[in-house]
Amino acid sequence: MALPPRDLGIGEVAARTGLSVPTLRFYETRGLVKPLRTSGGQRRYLRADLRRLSIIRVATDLGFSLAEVGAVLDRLPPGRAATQADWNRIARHFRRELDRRIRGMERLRERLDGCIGCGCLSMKRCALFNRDDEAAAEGPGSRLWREIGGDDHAEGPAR
Amino acid sequence: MALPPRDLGIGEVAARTGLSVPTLRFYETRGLVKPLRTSGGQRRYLRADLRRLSIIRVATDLGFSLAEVGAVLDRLPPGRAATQADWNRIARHFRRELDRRIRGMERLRERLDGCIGCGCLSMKRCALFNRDDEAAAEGPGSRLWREIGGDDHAEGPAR
DNA sequence: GCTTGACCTAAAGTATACTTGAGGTCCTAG
DNA sequence: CTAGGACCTCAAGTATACTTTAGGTCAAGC
Repeated sequence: MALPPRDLGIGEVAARTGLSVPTLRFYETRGLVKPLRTSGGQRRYLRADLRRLSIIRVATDLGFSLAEVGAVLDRLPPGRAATQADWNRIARHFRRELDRRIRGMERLRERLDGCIGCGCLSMKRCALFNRDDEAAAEGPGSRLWREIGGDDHAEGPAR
Repeated sequence: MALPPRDLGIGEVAARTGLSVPTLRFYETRGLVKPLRTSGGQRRYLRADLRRLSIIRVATDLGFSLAEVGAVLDRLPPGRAATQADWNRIARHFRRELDRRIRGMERLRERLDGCIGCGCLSMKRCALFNRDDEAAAEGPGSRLWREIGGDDHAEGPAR
């Protein structure tokens, strides 16, 4: 049996990562992967790119934006190959972020609980109605994450 | 002191809900609110619309799409005015959905835990790498929710 | 009755994250 | 050496959720 090839074509990578071929090309335009090229201009992905792409897939599935994922991956050591410890650090990063977001959702859920059967949903008292104290901050990412992930930012100018 | 007015202009509604004026108009194009009009064509919102809009704001902040929120609000009784029980039913609906989503995120977090310090992130064994068994389903909503909210759908054709 | 701020519509722009299409090139097997 | 599938680029399209712009109208106060 032959040794696994050193690098892979884009179709092979798509099959292995579950990402579509156009998506892989799109990720390259975003600077998330930088495959080599053959003399004819075709992409050749290293095996380490599979790891990178799997991280991207999982993290985006978790709700992280490509910009966020890219920023984390950019902190991988540029000179040497990434080690197990490097990948684990990245996994832990997303794990911590996920914790924050789950906590944020739980906080909002509690507020929602306070509005069930409490006779509220009246403009004056309801925690959901009067939430200017806990409003969205500006910045990248989905409104959901800006809202529940943050640590109680100040109110932004426009919404 | 005067009684509160029966209906409100769009600027007043914007100020009270924290939504921008263009957003309120946009929501109307989406059928989420149906304000009355003056003879001159200006919008007049009923006080019940404030409740409706606050629900919309909270639910979208929680990560629900406008389509989802609209579908829930459309189930309010059409003939009579909505009661406290109606609003509570809606709050409970979102509460249940939120529960599902938190559980989904926790599931993925556990998988992530399994990949920290376990020597994996190797292509063959890692639960994050080989997740075809638990892949995204088609349908509306963000990829996050399709991914973590669902109850283990089958793999869709393309991603 | 006139000013002026609040309001109106319609269309275009923004951002994220892709997909789809058109038209052409690469490269490997027969 | 040639067929054909895999690959290439670039541009445009899709979907969500809005914001911004342009050009005009309404209505309340003086």
